Formats: sequence, C-alpha cells, structure tokens
Amino acid sequence: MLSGTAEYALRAVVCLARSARDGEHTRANDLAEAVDVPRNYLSKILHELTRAGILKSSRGKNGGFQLAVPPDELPLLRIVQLFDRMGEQSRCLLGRPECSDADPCPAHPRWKATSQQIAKFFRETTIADVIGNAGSVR
Amino acid sequence: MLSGTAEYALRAVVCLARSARDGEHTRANDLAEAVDVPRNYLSKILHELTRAGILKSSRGKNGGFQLAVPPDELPLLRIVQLFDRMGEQSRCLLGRPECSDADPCPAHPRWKATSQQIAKFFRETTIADVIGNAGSVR
DNA sequence: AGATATTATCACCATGTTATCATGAATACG
DNA sequence: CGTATTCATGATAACATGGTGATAATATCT
Repeated sequence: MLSGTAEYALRAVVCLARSARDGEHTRANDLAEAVDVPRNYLSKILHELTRAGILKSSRGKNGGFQLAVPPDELPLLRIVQLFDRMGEQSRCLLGRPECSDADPCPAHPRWKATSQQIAKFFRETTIADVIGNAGSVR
Repeated sequence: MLSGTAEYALRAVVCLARSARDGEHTRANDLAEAVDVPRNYLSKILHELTRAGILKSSRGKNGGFQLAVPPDELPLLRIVQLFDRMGEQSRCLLGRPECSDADPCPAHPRWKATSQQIAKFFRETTIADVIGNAGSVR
C-alpha cells in the first residue's frame, strides 16, 4: 500500500505524537529503537519531516525531535505525500497519466469510488485520530 | 497503487479479453504495441500469466495468447496478486507483519473500512465488469 | 526436411529504493 | 574553552524492479 519509507515516517510520527510531553524532545536513537527502523535511515526521514515543517529538531544535549503541529491538524496525507504519490486524487488503476471522467480507462467507472475513499482517508484522518487508539507500532 | 508490472498485466488482459474472437490468438508483438509496454518485458509478464492458468499460449505461425478463463470468472485479484501483494486482505498501514482486530496497530480501527473496500474491489471486480466500458488502455 | 513465425528462457544492464558508514556542524554545559 | 551529545549530510553499498538482447524450443506451411 505505502512505500517502506512512508510507513517508517508514519510510525515515527505516531510514536512521537504519543510520547509528546511539553517541550520535551525525543532522540533519533530512541525513536529508531521504538519504531524498529535503522538509525541512520530514520535520521534522514526525520530530517525530511523537519524540512517539511512537520517536526522540529534541536541538536546537542537534550536535543531531538518534536511535533511542530498539533496532532489534530496533521492529516496522514501530509506525511505520506512526502515519500509516496499516495492520495494524489484518484490515480488510474491502469497507470494512464491522464484518466478522468471525460477521458477514462475501462476500469475507471468501477474503480472511482474505492479510489476516492482512499484519497479521503489520507486527507481526513489525522494523527490525533490515530494516537488515541491502543496497539503497538512495531 | 499497483506496481508497474501489475498495471501492465491488467492492461494486457483487458486488451486480450476485448479482442477475443473464437479461438483466435493475439501475438505478443501486437499486444505490446496495443498496451504500450516494451515487447520483451511484456513477454515475461504474459508468460507468468500463462503459467498461472490465466492465459493460454501457442507458438509458431498464427500463435499468440488467449484468455484461458471466461472474463466473468476472472477477478482482477487473480491477475494482480501474481505481481503485487495487493488484495492480501487488509494489509497493515504501518507495515506490521501481523495486524488484526486482536492485535492491532494504532491506525487499525480507522484504516479497516477502507482497507476492506480495496480488498473487496479486487476480489469481486472481474475482467468482464471492466471490458464493457469505453475508454482506452494506454 | 527446411524455412519461417512465434513463444520460452537466459544472461545482463539501468535505475531507484533501502540501508550503512563516516564525518561535519551545532548546541549544552561544566 | 573543551568536551560530550545530538542532528545533518555526503559517499557508497545492497537489493529489487524495470527493461534489453540473444538464443533455444516449438509449431505451421510448403
């Protein structure tokens, strides 16, 4: 469904959002262990999330990462689209570059509803919707 | 959504099913042109579809490929799952190997409905459902 | 049998994604 | 200031995917 990298990013953000204490930072090392992703690889992912304004980072002692946005204003789409073309509204099932009601592929009429539900899920589900639930991330 | 290879396979089967005349075969060359996929690469895909019992092939003059199953008994899932892990019922959004109601990830409750609709689409939509519609494959 | 048409198969290359390693740069703190 | 801590970043390796080319195997036709 998602690329490995996008999955890693989601896991990391969920984990960060859950352990959010006022002003406290979480180290990349600890996150890497918590979400079970190779340290250096996660480091780059976190960096991209930071550049995108989703996280804040700080270096040195007691440094680490923090959410930069309130969880209820952070749709999954915003995370996922950095690494993946998910949520581009209704991708064509057959991979046609342009596929629309006006110029459809044969699968278009059947695929449309499902495709739109997927797009809606990523657009409207926020991190807040997710972190309330129980369950482990790894 | 799907891997390139799975898309190619779908396009090829749709095209084959549409041009199906009694007993006639379609050459890999012609298919490759019709669905806009590199000849040699498509060749391998067609071979896999044949091994899976979805197509029949014959060599030599007037040879080529044919559907081996009636279109209304051929769900998209059967094609797609050869090349992709699509339709494995409800894959975990966060990539956990085991993710179920009993042992869920945090995203599980929200993701479930969409995930099931995707699985249902691939399981229940057949090639027959698709080839009736207008629209080009490339 | 021989020529031709067509799929089957093998070896290989190109590219992108995932992962690792080493090092640089910023911050905190005594 | 110096040192430890932590993120940032560039080089590179490992692997999977997509794509190419050459050759073998099989069928048809005369």
